[in-house]
This record gives sequence, structure tokens and C-alpha cells, in this order.
Amino acid sequence: MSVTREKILELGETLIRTKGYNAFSYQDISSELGIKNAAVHYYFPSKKNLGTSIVKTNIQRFEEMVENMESRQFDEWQQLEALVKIYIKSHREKKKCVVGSFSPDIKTLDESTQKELKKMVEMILNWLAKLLEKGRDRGVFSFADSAESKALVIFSSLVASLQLAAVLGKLDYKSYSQSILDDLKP
Amino acid sequence: MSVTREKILELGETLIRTKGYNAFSYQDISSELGIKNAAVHYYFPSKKNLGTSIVKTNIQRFEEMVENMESRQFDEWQQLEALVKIYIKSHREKKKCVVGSFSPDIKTLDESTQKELKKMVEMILNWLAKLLEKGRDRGVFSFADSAESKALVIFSSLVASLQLAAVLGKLDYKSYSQSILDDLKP
DNA sequence: GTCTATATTCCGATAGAC
DNA sequence: GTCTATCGGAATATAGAC
Repeated sequence: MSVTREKILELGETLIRTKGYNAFSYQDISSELGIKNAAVHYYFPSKKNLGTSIVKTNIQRFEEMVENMESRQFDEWQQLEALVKIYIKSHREKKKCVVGSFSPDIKTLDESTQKELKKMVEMILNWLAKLLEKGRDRGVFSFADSAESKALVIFSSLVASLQLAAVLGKLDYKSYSQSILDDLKP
Repeated sequence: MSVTREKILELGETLIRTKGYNAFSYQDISSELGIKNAAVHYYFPSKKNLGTSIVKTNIQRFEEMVENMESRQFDEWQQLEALVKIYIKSHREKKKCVVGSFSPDIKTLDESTQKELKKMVEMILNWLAKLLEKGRDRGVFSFADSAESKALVIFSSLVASLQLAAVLGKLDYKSYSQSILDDLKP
């Protein structure tokens, strides 16, 4: 795959995760990469294409992470911590997550982007619910609700915390994310 | 205060909570209200003014709600339920909340809008943390973390759940919000 | 693959009449 | 207060040369 294409994908994701989908333009990308507007359109004919491709890339990244954790036989705590670490890293880089960046704009997105985003959220929630269920069965997690509800609460907390952190400016993210984990201890 | 001004404020808020700040235009407002572009600019010279005014209105609304609950001597559970009910209503109306709508776009907002939004988030979190603390002291709430952490987890869950609900299309919001409350039961 | 050049549309905003 | 008319600018997108 083309290097320029990859750079556009990466920068596009960064822009969406810092400014938002409806706030960034192809000019932002071309000027930053030192190329012209038309070159960006060569790889991604429309902004919709770019948006959808970015979500698809993230789906793939998530799938690879899950496969990787399974092959390395991560236990339930290690897997959950891996998810939380993604958010700690995002916070350190002053970025929101892909889901939290696209979600508020969902109504304004292309149909295919909406579809992929939905797929991504369902994928994460299903994986998380199963993980919580397994962990509870093995006695390493403790929680009262259904695994599906708990997965939704945990994921929501992670998504919105990055948004609130950006608003508040300062937030002790480490101890906040730790409290989410502590909450599951038996 | 002018009726038109109030209508613009109300519709502006709805547009922000459905499409997002950077996706709606003054045309959306003028066409819907049957007035002209210039009329909207008469009340709110710039989009920044409108954005800031909408946040300020919501701050005022929140303050009035808190005062009202105090004068009616709501107990801790009633107050928490009142907050949750706002989110249940938002979900029913297929809207996000003001905080969740502005937050992802924070970087692109006018400085005064950013300031007001920060004020609003701090206000809600402080109120919620104090409420949780009081409730725990009185033995009606039970949770392990600090009240500040718990307030952040609960508020984040509410904010992001509206965003995820919009992405997923269908979500049992009643039982979800109930699980947030159940989690606090002694 | 990247460029120049341009088409089109829309947006935020303002001047000035009524 | 609301209108008509319009400006300047920016954004998405395309045609065609190199």
C-alpha cells in the first residue's frame, strides 16, 4: 500500500480525534503533509471514503489486538488492562477515541461510515461482555449487573472520560481508570 | 426577552444536540423558523455568541433544578434520579446531552464557549460528588471509591451512553440507567 | 501520482432599506 | 426587527496537464 495513503489515513484519524469529523478539512491534511488538495482526493475521492476507511482500519486494529491477546493467552485482567491502556495512552496524547469522536456526529455521517461505526461498537461491547462474564465465572471479577450492562457502563466511562478530560483540562486519568478496574475486584 | 430569540436558542440547542456544533448552520435555523439568515444574526451576531448562550442557558437551568430540589427537600436518591431522568428523556427524544455534544468539538469552540462548558462540567461534577458523599454518610449509598471518582464514572456513563445509543440505534436505556442506580444500593 | 486550475456550493457575516 | 442583497472565504470535488 502507498506510503502517502497511509500518512493520510493516520493524519486523518488524528484530526478526527482532536478536532472532530466536521471540523477538519482536506486542506488540513494536504498542508500538513506538504502535498496538494487534489492528491488527497486521489486516494480518497470523498471525505466519506476517508471517514469509512478510518473506522475500518480501527476495526481491523481491534481484531488484531484481540487475536494477539488470545495467542499470548492473556488472562481476563490482562485483557481488560490492555483496553484501559489504550485510553490512558489516548489521554496522554490529548486525543479522544475513535468511537467518542465519531459518535456525536453520527447523524451527519455517510451511511457506510455509520454502519462501520455501529459494527465497531458492537464488536467492542460483545468482546467486553464476554470477557467480564468469563472473568466472573472464574471468580476474578465481581459485579452485580448483567455482563452486557457492565460492559456498557465501563465502555461508556472510558469513552466519555476522554471528552471530559479535554474540557476540564486537567484530570488524574491514571487514578480514574484505576477506579474502574478496582470496582471489579472481588 | 424576545420570542424569536428564545426560539433560536431552543432550536439551536436541538440542532447541536442532534447534528453537532460544527454541522449545523444559521440556514438550518432560519429556514426552520421561517425567518431570514440576517434575523438570526441580529440576535446572535456570531455563531460563537449562540454557542456560548446555549451553554449559559443550560448552566442556569441546572442551577434552578438544584435550587428547586433543595427547596422541595429532595433526598439523595430523589436528586440522583432527577439527574438520570434528564438522560432518559434525552434518549427518548433522540438527543445527546449538551456536554456530550460540545465536548468532542471543544478544540474548535470559541474561548468563551470553552470556558462556560468547563464551568458547567465542574458544576455538575461537584454537585454530584457532594450528593454521593452525603448519601454515603447517611448510609443510603454504597460505593468504594472517592466520591469524586464515582461522580466522574457516573456522569461519564450517562454522557457517553447517549452517544452509543445513537450509534447502536436500539438500546434498553431504562434498564441501563437503572443498573447505574442499582450499583449504588447498599 | 501529483500537480494547476477551476467549478460549485455553502457558510458566516454585514450594509442598508423598510 | 426583519428584510434584500451581497461579500469574502472556505470547503468539497473534478478536469486535465505533466
